[in-house]
This record gives sequence, C-alpha cells and structure tokens, in this order.
Amino acid sequence: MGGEGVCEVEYVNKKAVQEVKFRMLGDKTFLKTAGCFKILGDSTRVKILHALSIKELCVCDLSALLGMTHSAVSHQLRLLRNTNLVKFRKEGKIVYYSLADKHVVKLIDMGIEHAEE
Amino acid sequence: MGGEGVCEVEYVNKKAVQEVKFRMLGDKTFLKTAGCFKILGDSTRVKILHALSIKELCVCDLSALLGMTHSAVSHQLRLLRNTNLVKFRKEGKIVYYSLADKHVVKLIDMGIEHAEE
DNA sequence: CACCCATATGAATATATGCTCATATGTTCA
DNA sequence: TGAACATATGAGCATATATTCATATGGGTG
Repeated sequence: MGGEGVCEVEYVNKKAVQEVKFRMLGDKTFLKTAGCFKILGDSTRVKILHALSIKELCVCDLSALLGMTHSAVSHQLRLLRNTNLVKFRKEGKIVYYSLADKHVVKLIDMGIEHAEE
Repeated sequence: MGGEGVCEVEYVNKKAVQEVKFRMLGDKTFLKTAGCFKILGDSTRVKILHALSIKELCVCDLSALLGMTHSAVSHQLRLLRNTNLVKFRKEGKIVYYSLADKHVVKLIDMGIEHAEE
C-alpha cells in the first residue's frame, strides 16, 4: 500500500506540490489558527464578543441581551476565558466581562465585512 | 413564565443592556459572520486555503500534499465551493482549484498572526 | 447564621461535523 | 466501446459541540 493509498499511482503535479509543501506552514500553526477561528465560528460567541466590544457587561446583562439562560452564557464565557479572548473583574458577586484584546475586534469586523459583501 | 426564565427578577444593568442592544447588529449578520468563521475553523480547510493561496492545485495534488484521501479533500472542497471561497477550472479530467477571493487570505493571515502571538 | 442571588460547572442530550467506504460521473485513450 | 483514472457524492460512523438541567460556590444582607 505504499503511502496509505493516497495518490501513489495517480496523477500528481509533483513540482507544484513540492513547491507548495516547501512554502507551507507547520501543522501546529494551522491547528492553532483553525482553533482560533473555531471559537469565532459560533454566533452566540460572536454576539458576546461584539457586545463586549461596545461595553463591559456582566453575565446577567449578557443573558438578558441575548435572551439566553445564564448557564448557556456562562459556558460560552468559560470558553472565551480559556482562550484568552475575554477578561473579567469581580465586583461583589457580579462578574464583569470585557474584551481581553482589541485585536479580536478587528478579526470579527473583517469577518462581518466579508459576510456582508 | 414571563420571559422564558431569563433575567426577569435578577440583577440587570438595564441602561447598559439597552445601550448595547441599540448598537448591536442584526441576528442575520452574526449568523453569517459565524458561518464564515466556522468554515475557517478547521485545520484541513485552512491548509487547503493556504496552499491555494500559494498555487493553483488539483484535488490529487491537495490530497498528496495533505496526506489525505481524495474523498476527504473533495468533501472539503465542496464546502469551500459552496461558500464561494474557492473557484475551479477543468482541464480534461483534472480540476484545478484556486482562491475565489484574495480577501480570505487576509483573514487567515490575521488568524495566523493572532494564533502565533 | 440563614437566605437570596449571581455565577460556575458537571452530566446528559441533541445536533453538527469530518472522515471513510462504496459508488457514481465524466473524461481520456487504446 | 471499454478500461483507466480524476473527481464527486451519499450513507454511515465516530467525535465534537451547544444547550439544558441540576447542583455547587461564594458574596451580600437580613
């Protein structure tokens, strides 16, 4: 089976493939990049990030804004925290979330732009 | 149940929520934006798009480059076609794919940049 | 302390998604 | 026409993911 049945005998433009392979980035880079986009690939999370780009908000605010349960919002916020997209500060029992990084806004804005064209 | 159990009695910073709600974009926009990111949220697809940003390639080239079956690659290409991220031209039985839109490259590059920081 | 409330989280479930396998389509060439 | 091959696609399966439900944590207040 040579190379796990992948394009052994069939047509391949070897030169082109080699050139591209040479200029490809590492697997890890693609994984991290895709991971980053995966986070943005859910409308709930995009909404949350967009909202937080306007104003710092607490979980209850967000759940009121989005019409979702606290739990659902909290789960998504955990994801956004774990990926360092949002930060938070506590004021008594209230937890205020805000963007960790304005960089993400640019990414989202580009996504919006692309989606709306 | 009033408002489906979402932040009815509990704490909400009404003013902040109203202000943000006023400035939020429409649901459709968020769905489309997230949909766009969802496509980029898979490392196989990011690899394909990155490869095609270097050089036009056929299915077999791509499957050789990525070490994946033709079928897997073809399925992903269909997705990328349906979302207008790639275009193709036929040369006999060979189908050459290329980017439909250089815009996407900028998005991916930003993602890479963000992922690698 | 006892209770309320804002938030967090684990388990469960329903749905989405990526790949494989089998098969179909369409082109080239003998 | 028939064989070979590049690509496409449907079904099935395994895994990932978003939400719900139940429950935990922890601060505020009586």
